[in-house]
Amino acid sequence: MNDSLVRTRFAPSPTGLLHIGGARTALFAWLYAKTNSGSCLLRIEDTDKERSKQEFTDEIINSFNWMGVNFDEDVVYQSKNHDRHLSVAKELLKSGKAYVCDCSKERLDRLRKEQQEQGLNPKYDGKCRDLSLSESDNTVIRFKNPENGSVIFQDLIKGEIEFRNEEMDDFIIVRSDGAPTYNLCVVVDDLDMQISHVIRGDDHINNTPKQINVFKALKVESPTYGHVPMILGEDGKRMSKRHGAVGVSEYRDMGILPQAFMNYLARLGWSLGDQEIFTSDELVNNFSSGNLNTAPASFSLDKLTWYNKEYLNAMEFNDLVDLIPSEHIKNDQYSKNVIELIRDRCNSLNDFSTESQYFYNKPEVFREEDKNKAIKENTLNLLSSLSERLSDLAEWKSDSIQEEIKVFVEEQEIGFAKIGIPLRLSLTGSLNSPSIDKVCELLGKEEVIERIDFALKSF
RNA sequence: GGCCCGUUCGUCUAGUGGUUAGGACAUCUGGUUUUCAUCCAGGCAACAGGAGUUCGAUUCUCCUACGGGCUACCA
Repeated sequence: MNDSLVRTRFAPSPTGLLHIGGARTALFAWLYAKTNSGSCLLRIEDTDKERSKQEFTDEIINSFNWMGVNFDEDVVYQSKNHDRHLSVAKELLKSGKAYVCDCSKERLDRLRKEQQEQGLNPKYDGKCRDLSLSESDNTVIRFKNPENGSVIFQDLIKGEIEFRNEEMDDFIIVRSDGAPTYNLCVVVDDLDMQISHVIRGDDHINNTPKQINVFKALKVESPTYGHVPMILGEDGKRMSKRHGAVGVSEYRDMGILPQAFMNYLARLGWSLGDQEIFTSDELVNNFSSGNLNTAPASFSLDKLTWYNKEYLNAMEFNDLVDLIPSEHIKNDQYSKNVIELIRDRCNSLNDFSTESQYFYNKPEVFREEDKNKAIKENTLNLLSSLSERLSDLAEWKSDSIQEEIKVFVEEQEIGFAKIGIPLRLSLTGSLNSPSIDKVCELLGKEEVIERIDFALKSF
């Protein structure tokens, strides 16, 4: 293979959201290309007209844009190569590497059933292999797979893999309706796109020898293959809807940062010593010197969340402000102060709106259990005295507020918690919040007094 | 059933023919914080099993078990 020109591709079917497993495979294909100064192309395998939808193609492309995986050159639509696929099939037919078969589906089903019952590998028995039938309405074209020997290839990830030709089928390359099939289309497209390295999920391992044989029949060199293990759900089972979000766009919508997402996905199966945090550039620069695991990996939302928090913490304040969805958070100073205050309490972009809501909406109802925790015998009197003290406070700054509360607590000979808890509940409607003095400062004196008054009535 | 791939803490992984088998997430315990979160310190926790090769195997080989994939006129 010409190592100086690395060209990889990712080839999804547009039949659903970009799956997290596919995104990871694509990321590896992309990183492999980039680390070798090569290109990575996107090919949409839309030949299944029934299931393929334009909206899914758009969604896939959007997801990659969001992730920061940028494909080179134009997107290739497999359906547009239909004629080319067919002409290669004819070529194969002409050169005797393929043949016309008129076996009925019924016969094939029966055959398969018998073979399975006998513990054999189900495969076409070659009835029409040497019949030289001519094409008609109900015929298909089958590839004439070699009968002896084996296909041996060096997998980039798994090492040497061998398949005996006798295990392989004379698989169909053109259906009776004239549509070329997957294993032919892939070969033709990879060839035409000059793909040097096919990096794909390891569910394709057993398609590989078939495809290599087609390359051989076409008398061209086959690409190098690398099979990435699949990604499993948290329970170690195959990823599915049951496991929560499987679509990349769902993670975006959850408030995950693309950098965190990419970093997490890369580290899921790939590693470089003990390093956990990698920028996109670091990934590109170090991918080849790292190590790709041969075993499937389980997805962990906990760890993704941890990455997200790391990136959130490291982010420049102004960049962060720009990213926060603006339900009620505006780009004004008050909101900036709010963001600053709640920043380290947030694991995702979306947390900012839930964590900040009491800065924008007065508490209206208090939960019984919270009231039970916060309100003791003398609480109401204490709260109301504190309210008076605060309203007389000259300087409305967190330091002076805290000082005032401390003095108050000492005078009353009570613990801080005795007044701190009900105060927090009054102001935020919750038992948890940032430092109460900081919350007071931000809310403003008038608002604080008002909220305490309201709480006094509701408690 | 057949073929193929895989197996280091709960999870992601590092690692070596001789290591106290390392790190990260999660978890637990302390400290900080009036609360929660953050932060800091510390703890628990793994080489699937069995043979063989070897002075010595987690590391090399084989077998078994378990898990996964594929087995279409889907891609």
